[in-house]
Amino acid sequence: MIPRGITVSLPATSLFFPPLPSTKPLHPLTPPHPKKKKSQKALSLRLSLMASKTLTEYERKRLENIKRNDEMIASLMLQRKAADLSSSIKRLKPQIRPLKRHSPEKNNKTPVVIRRSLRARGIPPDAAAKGSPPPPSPPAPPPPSPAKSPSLTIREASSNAPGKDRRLIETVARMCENAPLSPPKRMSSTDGPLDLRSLKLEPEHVARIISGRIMAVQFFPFVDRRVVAVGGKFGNVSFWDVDCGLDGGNDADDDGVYLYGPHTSPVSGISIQPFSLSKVLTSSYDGFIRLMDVEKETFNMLYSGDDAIYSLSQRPLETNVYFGEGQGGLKIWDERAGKVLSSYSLHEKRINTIDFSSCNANLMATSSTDGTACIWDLRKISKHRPGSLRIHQHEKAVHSAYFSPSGSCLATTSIDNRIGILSGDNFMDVSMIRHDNQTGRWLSSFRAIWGWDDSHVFVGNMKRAVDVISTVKKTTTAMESPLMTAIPCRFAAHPYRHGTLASTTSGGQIYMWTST
DNA sequence: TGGGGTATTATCACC
DNA sequence: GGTGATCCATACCCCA
Repeated sequence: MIPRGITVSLPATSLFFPPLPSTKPLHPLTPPHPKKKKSQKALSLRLSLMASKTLTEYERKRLENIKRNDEMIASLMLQRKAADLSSSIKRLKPQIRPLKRHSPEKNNKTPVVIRRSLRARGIPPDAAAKGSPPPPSPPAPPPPSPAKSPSLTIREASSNAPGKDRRLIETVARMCENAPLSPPKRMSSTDGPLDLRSLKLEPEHVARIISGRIMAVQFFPFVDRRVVAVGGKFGNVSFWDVDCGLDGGNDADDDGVYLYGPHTSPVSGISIQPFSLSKVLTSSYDGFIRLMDVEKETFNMLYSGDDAIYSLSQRPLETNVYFGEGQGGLKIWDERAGKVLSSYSLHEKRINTIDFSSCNANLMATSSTDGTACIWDLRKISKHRPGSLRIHQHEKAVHSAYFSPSGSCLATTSIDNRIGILSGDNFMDVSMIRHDNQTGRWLSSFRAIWGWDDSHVFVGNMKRAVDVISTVKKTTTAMESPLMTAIPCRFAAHPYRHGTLASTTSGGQIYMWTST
């Protein structure tokens, strides 16, 4: 039985090509053209519990972080009191450093339509379920003008009503308290396979939360809450707390959407580490990497360069930042030292994605407009002769290369209308799947992401659907909904809630599919 | 061979 | 429902 609001195209079409013989030697190989708060009581309880067993690296890092956060909060309480005191002074004299606000003209022309739930707007869900698109929300103020100032407070970057930011800050703080001491668990065989037909799109899970094209999307790794972060074309970053209604006491204006403008150019990447939930990293074509620290209430600059940053990632259990800069460059930013640790030229053209294997954090996958997806062993990578472990050649630009949840497979997406599934020893078994990836100029390129196990990848469909490719059955199935009125381009899978999938469009919408 | 020009594509605001 | 504007991607063609 197919749930309401979803149409599944059956029978599925087998579109797999036979595995291709690899034409590239395994190793060593050089790329084609290398130039390229918690109370003290609770904390001590947690520590004593942890002392009773051997700590894993992950747990150790989490405890360190909690400890650091507590110290920080203690100091912040003092700072807050000082700030309260000085605020009365600020009202009497002008700001010493006024925030530069120079929003692009087009931003004023295209005001963001802040999401209002159907319930809040007094519209019965049935109306939307019948296929009629949600009525346009009243125009909201234009997105915040991004500032080039290295130091920026959350309030300065915010375009939310005064006081609204506090809700997001409090939510994140609460989630940090309940953060698990284990990393996201991938689906085990005992969980059983996810029934894709159980995925459905409800009217309250459709929202337009940003103006313009969504370039990047990421879930906060919260166990009990669905909060998604998106980065937009105008340098804006928006958060959607889908479960904000669970808190109770919220007024009708609390739509769970929080909008900020930390960048001046498109946001290319978002990274949130599970052991450091209050820190959100964003990268942009403006050459900046910003760190949104929810506890410090800042949006400070971490790194700035002359070249555009096209991709951003972090290794599991590590605070260093890996980012793709300029034409094929990869840099590693040492967060503790506050400087660039290493710089490599890995590709001929821009690096579109960087990803790390969950089973071996030394394995890094990159995808590039130069037509290749490469797997690198970070232990063997050198500045002068960066040699990749594996090169997967496409005919045209490659827009993503992501490791599967187990780390044993890699999915690549290229505008040559193929999706590659690499598996087996040294990723030498290759299946090429035909898929229309011609998004053109006005849409973000498609990037196939893995679901919650190694059996499915999700990718956009030019007919306003989500294509689900089974790597086992070698079939492609389209998930459709009348609520989906635009083409989904970029996706994120909730790390803890299996079956919760965020799909985003070039019109600023999010469609959040959920499993019942 | 490299740089410049152009075609392609979807979405949204406005009429 | 039609139309114009968008313009931060890419491939391809042509010409110097």
